Amino acid sequence: MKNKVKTAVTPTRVEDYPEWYQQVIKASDLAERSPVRGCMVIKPWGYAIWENIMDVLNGMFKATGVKNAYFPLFIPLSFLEKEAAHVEGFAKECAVVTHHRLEPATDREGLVPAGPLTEPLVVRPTSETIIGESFSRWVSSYRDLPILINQWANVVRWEMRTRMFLRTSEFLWQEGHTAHATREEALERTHMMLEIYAGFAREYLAMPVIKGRKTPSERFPGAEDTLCIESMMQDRKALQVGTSHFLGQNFARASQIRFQSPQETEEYAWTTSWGVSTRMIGGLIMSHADDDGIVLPPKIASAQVVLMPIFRKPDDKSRVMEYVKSLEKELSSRFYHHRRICVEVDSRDIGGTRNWDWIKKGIPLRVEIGPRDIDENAVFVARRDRKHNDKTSMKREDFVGGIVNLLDEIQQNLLDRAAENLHAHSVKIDDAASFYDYFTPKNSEKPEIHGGFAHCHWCGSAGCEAGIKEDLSVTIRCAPFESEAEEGKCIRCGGPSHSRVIFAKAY
RNA sequence: CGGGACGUGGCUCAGUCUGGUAGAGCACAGCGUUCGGGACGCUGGGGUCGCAAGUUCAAAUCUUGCCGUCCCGACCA
Repeated sequence: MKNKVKTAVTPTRVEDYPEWYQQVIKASDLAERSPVRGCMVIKPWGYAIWENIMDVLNGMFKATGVKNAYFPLFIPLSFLEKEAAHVEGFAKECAVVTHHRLEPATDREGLVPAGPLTEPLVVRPTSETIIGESFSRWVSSYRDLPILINQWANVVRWEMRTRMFLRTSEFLWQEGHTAHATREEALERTHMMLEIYAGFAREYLAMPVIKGRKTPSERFPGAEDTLCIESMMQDRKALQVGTSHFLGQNFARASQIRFQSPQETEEYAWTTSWGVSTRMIGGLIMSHADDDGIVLPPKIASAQVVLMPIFRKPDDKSRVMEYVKSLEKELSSRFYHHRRICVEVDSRDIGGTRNWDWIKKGIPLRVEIGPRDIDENAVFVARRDRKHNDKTSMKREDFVGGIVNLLDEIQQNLLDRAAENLHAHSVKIDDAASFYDYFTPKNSEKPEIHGGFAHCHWCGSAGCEAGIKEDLSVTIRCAPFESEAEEGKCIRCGGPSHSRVIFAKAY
């Protein structure tokens, strides 16, 4: 251990990936655990990322005609019961409100629930049913369609096992709900939103994703078809980053969303729903963070640059601060991909700790400014995608003028690295022995990072899918759209297959 | 809900076996010296030892119950 490089986060990814993940969140000040089981407090540095995600996606959604609205947190139990598959999928994880009042307890100190509700209310695990009820009243003619609605909300799913950002009992998300006159139009919308998610993940989160279709067993409860984008984390596990569902007429029937067609017949509408959640932030961490903390892609970063004034003598302070203030103003007035550059100024005199704080927080650019720089009208710049001591002096005007390019370069670099990870650990496997070998860690006690995305043939039977899951905890992430037709034999049973699907361990 | 580990200042932990009334390092605050750097010295603040019962003259330490956290499974964005 004597030559071991000191890292800001311990353990490192290689040493203990799950623990590393927790420590990165702590070190980067994104979030903390809450007193409520399975819930989290998203701190300002983490919430700013979510705000940026909301900002960009809102623009993308609205450009396709989607409007935002808000529906109730509470859903009458009877609504949830309307769609059979939906109930079955969500019943186990619903939080239920049964009372509307608290009273002093008679047998002890404290309060007890009183005033039972005539009908229990479910805290929304998703909003198809209650939005469907509204849609049913909003639609009577084909002229009322399509309805294109999105809401930003919190939802609750009572999970057995939680992980910060990746799976919490309460999480923040966006859920889009649309209703259409035709199957084709609803299908088109389902694909359109998946494309938006894929583009967003790639261009903003610097996460390369694979677009594909879920198998029936992984489908959204009540959906006719579920499309998804899957990304590979640094431990080679898959993370579902977003989903888009074609709901057919299932929910329209359940919620009575009917309309009169041009031919004067009564029809059920065709609906879709699609969402991404704060889970994306977990994906961001596991895609880009290193052993010194998180690494934020500039386009979605809480802030793009921190200015750190350095003064050795007291009389340096005023001229350094003046220079820093003017630089802050100059940078803040510039735009980076339609948003103002967000600048932090950290003038705490706490030595190297200050620098490492910002490394751990993953800010793309760290700029040191001292008397020497001012004399040369320069700045001293470090990039988060390079080593911590790799710093270069730049002329102030070059830095200010070139900051957009510099940020773009970092953004691109992160995407390239993530893409490299994806490609390096994607393989085609055609025999069962290799498949089992690929997904079996050498150290079963404490599994090392292993596996990846295995592109294999699958006969389409749920039995083969379940068998593999049983044996290896490996699931079919999706049938990728880009997977071309190819004859082959199922990796498990040898039965005929016409294209490959992706097997992987998943979050 | 099963299997394992663990709950002691903000963090990491020692102390628990062999009960005697709470410690270290880091972090925090003040002062000074440093400093393009994860610095150093001095001084100081902060803990009913997860909760509750029990045993005892005495419990962080022993007993029982409960709660919570993390890891591994089953369930899921």
